[in-house]
Amino acid sequence: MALAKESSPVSPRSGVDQEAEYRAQTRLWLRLLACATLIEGELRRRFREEFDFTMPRFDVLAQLDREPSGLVLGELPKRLMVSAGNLTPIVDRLVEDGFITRTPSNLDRRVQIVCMTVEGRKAFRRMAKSHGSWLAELLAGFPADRLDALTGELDALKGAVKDAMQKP
Amino acid sequence: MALAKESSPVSPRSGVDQEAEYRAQTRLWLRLLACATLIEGELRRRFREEFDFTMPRFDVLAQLDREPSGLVLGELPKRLMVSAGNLTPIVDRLVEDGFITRTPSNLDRRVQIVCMTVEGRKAFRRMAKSHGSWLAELLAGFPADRLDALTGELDALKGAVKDAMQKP
DNA sequence: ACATTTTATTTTAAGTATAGAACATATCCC
DNA sequence: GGGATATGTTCTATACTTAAAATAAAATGT
Repeated sequence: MALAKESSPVSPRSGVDQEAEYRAQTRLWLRLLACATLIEGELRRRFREEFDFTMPRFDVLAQLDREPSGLVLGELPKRLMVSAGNLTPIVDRLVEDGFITRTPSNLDRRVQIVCMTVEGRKAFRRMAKSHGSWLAELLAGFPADRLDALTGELDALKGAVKDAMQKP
Repeated sequence: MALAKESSPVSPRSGVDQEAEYRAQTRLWLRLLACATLIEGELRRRFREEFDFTMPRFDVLAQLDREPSGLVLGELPKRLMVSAGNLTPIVDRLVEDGFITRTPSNLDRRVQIVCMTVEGRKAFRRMAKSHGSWLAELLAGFPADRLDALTGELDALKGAVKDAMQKP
């Protein structure tokens, strides 16, 4: 029988392979995090410099841009994967700046409906265009014919992680 | 000549292909960000619940664990890709809690040297073990024989982005 | 030697993040 | 109807993040 660093009654893998898999998983996670941090930091910096705008605020506008009739406020935390309390000051500021409106629903006075204004939509389009070209600039060095394959692998990864999180 | 939404005197690609590449790049970025956010959020939640500890603090300990003789404070921001000012309160708290020490250098009184304590090292090992198993749990559903290939692609991506950021 | 510049670190201001408590309003069940 | 419960939103406390200004010490140039 092969050497095993740890007894592993459940898994059929040997301890050595298990350790190797651990390392491969850690490497993957560190690379993933490094890529995301690198790109996100650069995009944030440019948003700030060019438009004096932040990414969370842009993300809110991006969601509302797809919903001409507005969105129930409670829908935003779900779509953006952030906590609800977090959105209050962000929405506050977007209203203050005139990019969106927030009106209570007549049917359920707990509910708020947020909707982009004309100026908000105009500002969003301008920023979205820049966002796209910045991304293209940053990813230009990566072969175009491997983009979809990588996206597919990340999709598989995302699915696997979601499953793992939902099960227990 | 094919229909082109925008004139593109530099690129040999047609407007249509260019648009398709834009979309593929955006898809990739959104997937990458979703994966990183998903995993990071779960790891952070567990750190908090199990150890009442945060990831930035863990990251600092992880760097110091590799340096038995300590590290110049200024080296941390570079390795962790965060701003220097950000680290001051984090290091403060780690010192307060007895996980690390911070001592001014005798040769250059501007320089601070940070070093993990025995208790800090012990706490780090315990947390690192959990961190590894959490990651293994989250990534268990992703085929082990595709880990390295995905890591390699992300390496290529990271290199491409770094090049794009350094050039201009 | 002394003024200038560079380097290391901390402080400050604004914004973002979470968790959890608090509040208001609806809905359910009797 | 009226009390228990559920839901949508905001508030509070704590922590992290960046950029930019402030501080302090060292290195450099004349």
